Amino acid sequence: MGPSSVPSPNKLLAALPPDIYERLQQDLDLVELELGASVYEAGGKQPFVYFPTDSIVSLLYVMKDGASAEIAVVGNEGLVGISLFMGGETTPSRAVVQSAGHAFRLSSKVMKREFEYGGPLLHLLLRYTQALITQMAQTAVCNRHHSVEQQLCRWLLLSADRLPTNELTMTQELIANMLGVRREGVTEAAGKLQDAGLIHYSRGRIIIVNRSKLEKRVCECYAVVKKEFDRLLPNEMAI
Amino acid sequence: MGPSSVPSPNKLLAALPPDIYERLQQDLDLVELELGASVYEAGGKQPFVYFPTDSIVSLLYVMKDGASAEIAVVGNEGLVGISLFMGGETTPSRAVVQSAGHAFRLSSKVMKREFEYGGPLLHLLLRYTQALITQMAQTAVCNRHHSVEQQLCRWLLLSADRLPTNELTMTQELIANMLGVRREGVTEAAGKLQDAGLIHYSRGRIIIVNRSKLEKRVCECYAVVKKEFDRLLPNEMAI
DNA sequence: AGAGCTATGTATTCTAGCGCACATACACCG
DNA sequence: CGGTGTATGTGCGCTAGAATACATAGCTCT
Repeated sequence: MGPSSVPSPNKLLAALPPDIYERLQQDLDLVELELGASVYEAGGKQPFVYFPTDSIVSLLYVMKDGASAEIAVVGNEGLVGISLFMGGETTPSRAVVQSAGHAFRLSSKVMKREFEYGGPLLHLLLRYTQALITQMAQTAVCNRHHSVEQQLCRWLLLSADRLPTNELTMTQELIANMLGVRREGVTEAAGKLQDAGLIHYSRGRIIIVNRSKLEKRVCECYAVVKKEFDRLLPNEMAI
Repeated sequence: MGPSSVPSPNKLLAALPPDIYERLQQDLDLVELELGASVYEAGGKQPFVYFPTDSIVSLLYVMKDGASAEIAVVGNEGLVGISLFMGGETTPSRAVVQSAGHAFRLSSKVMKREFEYGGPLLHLLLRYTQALITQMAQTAVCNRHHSVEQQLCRWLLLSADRLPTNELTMTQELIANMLGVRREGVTEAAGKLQDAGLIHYSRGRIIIVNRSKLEKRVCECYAVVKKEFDRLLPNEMAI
């Protein structure tokens, strides 16, 4: 567990041993991430990595024709910029702020230095990366086999898990972009979910009214990802 | 480059510094991988990791209803069992032999020991893992946006890249399973490709006749993955 | 209150791919 | 040489989702 004197709402940071966290702290800057902002571009060098606190960042690939598809989401359970310590420095995907908020920013130089020390930080980041890999794999499966409605449920739950509230600020248009489907498809699916009393929404504001019913309607992909994150990154982590 | 005295057709092994390779060599066993064999099961502990030489292993997720989807393929450019050093020990996906052949098998214990030494081996494996991540991400994109024919092209090229020949031993039924589509869909797409003179096939034997034409017909996903593997794991690697 | 923008609702047509059913055809084996 | 099994070919109806077009309905700003 991280130090209680300076509580960090980012779970990865919070899971670091106190001595490491304290060493890092002087290099961590709390920055604001605005909705739609690009945290990094496909193929671009990344001067920083980001540990979201109350924001959500979406990793997505944008095709040449402009169509897009979400690869994974990152919230306060993780960090944006794994390619830095994985050794590639860049990736072919973009990172876009899906839900405005804040993140702790750390210079790539410090991140690499700390990673190279090995030990708890390295192992924690690699376990997180494996969880992220599972999320990507399951996204591939979900894209192949499940309906827009099921995918919307998965997306809502994954997003809600990464926010302190059960309210998302997100238009159907943006959700459609993330999922790589038409806006009308999201409208239709969202309408059904609202009619069934699972969610309530209006003009870019989605409230999850009945979470357990939502969990019943979602495809198995959500549970697979959730379970893997819980397994690899338990809340009370003993490193 | 690996030692030339004992040439290893697995590129990862070949890219290791000679001293590390020699230390590993006594623990490496060349084993046969039969078509359809399960290298590891979803959620199961893995006593070994595998470095394919002339075989291809497919990572796939099997849903509760039996439907499946391929997440990524591993050939002589990589290894099967990244979750071992990533720290999770297991993953929710299966690994199935897609093309019979051989692989060097290494005990998980030795693998972990070597990884914990850090240095070149760790960095090499992490770079490979990042390339694999790109493949997974692009699979998700491809599943979302591209036609069965395009996906078949991608699959053929990715497989051919991992084999010494331009001939694949693979029924349309199995390909359909990998791609998570109907067998008839593969038949139709393969028929078109054959009519166009790109491939030739008969009863579980596919020959790539005109590779460059195939590359013109494939979606951008193939190039993204290929480029990323080349970037992260150049053939003449200087570690 | 009204204008205007943006978000959401809805209808219509079109197509890829699914599910199912069955026809062919090659390969091997007795 | 014919039989049997597996691999491939094909047709048909059906549905989800795409593309397009346009209708409504909340906010916000004056």
